[in-house]
Amino acid sequence: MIQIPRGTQDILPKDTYKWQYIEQRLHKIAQNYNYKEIRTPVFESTELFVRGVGGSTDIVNKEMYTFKDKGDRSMTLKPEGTAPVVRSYIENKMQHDVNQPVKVYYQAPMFRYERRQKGRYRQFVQFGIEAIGVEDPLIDVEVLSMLMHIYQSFGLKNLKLYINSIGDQNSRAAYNQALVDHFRPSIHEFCSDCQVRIDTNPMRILDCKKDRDHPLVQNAPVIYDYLNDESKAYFEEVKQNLDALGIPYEVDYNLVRGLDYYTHTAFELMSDAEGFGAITTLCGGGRYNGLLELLDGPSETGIGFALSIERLLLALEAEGLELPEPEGIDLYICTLDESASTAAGRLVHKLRTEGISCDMDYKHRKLKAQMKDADRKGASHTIVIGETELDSNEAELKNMTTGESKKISLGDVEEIRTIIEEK
RNA sequence: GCGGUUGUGGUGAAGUGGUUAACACACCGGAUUGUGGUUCCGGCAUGCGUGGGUUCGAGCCCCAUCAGCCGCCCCA
Repeated sequence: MIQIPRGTQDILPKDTYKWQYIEQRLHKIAQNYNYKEIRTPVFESTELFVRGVGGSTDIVNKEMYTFKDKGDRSMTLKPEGTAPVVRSYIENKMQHDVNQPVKVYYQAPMFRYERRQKGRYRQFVQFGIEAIGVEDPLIDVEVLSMLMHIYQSFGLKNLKLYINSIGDQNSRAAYNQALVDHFRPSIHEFCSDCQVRIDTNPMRILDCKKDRDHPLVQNAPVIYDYLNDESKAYFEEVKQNLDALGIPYEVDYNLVRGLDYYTHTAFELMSDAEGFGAITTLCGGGRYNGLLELLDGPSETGIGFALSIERLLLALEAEGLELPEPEGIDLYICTLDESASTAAGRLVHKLRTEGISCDMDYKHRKLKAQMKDADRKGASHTIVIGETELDSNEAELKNMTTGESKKISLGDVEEIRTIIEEK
């Protein structure tokens, strides 16, 4: 038997309503904030991610699905959504669009070759937004408020928003150097992971679970002190505006993002809820001021976030929240013999084209089994057709909730519609 | 990529070398002939992730492989 590839999943018919519900909600909220959908290809030139995401990141180093196409071009299934959107912005010269800033959202599968765990997939669906063309604390706050709005609209409670400012490339470099200087002399006292981190990602030492009580961690330099005055002022203004909107957050000076392009405002939304295992991040994002130029674009800046629908569903499950199930069909037609089936087939076709959702039995089951089937399919009404009904062209239209029946004429679609719509 | 753990019908699960693989739910059929959600009765895995091996004999032992889960790493 051929199995589904590791880290991927089938979303089965019994569950798709959840996805459809979430997708609709997301489209609607995006519209509220006046973001328009953008659709970019599933794969892009590998170079886009190498340059855009950063050659030193895990994503680029070991997680990309990269392949050569038949023209010997290196292509990569997109591992994240921002670089493609920025590529499209640049290519389509959106800095000249009449609508500024350019506010877009996307929802698409992303691919990362990682070891699977709960909430971590090799193919997962990200919903994300990008606001490009404006650098103002207010747009940062708009992005954050939309993010919170989304999660709260589903009734989620155990949410924690962490924010930080990681400054520009210069202040980050200076800060990293300060950390290396701080830890290097005593690095042998730290765990083996941290001894590697000091060379790869010094900031990670700060939230190491093993060494969190080490005195050098406690009194380590704080990134805020390495920000220039403008960055500090920007960050303060973001915080003030979040306060004004009553959006709760926590400043986490150790918050870093795994992609090189982030600058200034960085944030992450975590879930407190039980049942997440090692996965706690629901959504991440931040400002990317150098990215457009890095990709040969105009000197515009942007900010955005991305969330995974899979993890949103996990969060809902962890908090015991359920999404509304779709309604069943309007009508199920039971048949008693061959000629009734033939007639039912024609009636069902006619009703469907008139906008009434209906179904019938195709397995020649007994009446009792058909009624059960109607029940399972959530039919609000049923009709039984047999010899009597075929002769008189009349039938009982039964309301499955009340159990009451009304006599109707089989050819009269409007009569049937009226009764069905009474509910 | 590393470490640990699990894998039995549609689902949850018993079963740790020896005849016909428990049980529950679901499903299908029946309980005097054309009406659902209750009850009762009956049926339902030649097969125990996959491929090898050990043995007179394996779901139970060994090896490999695939997949899930947990932890690390990292992230959405």
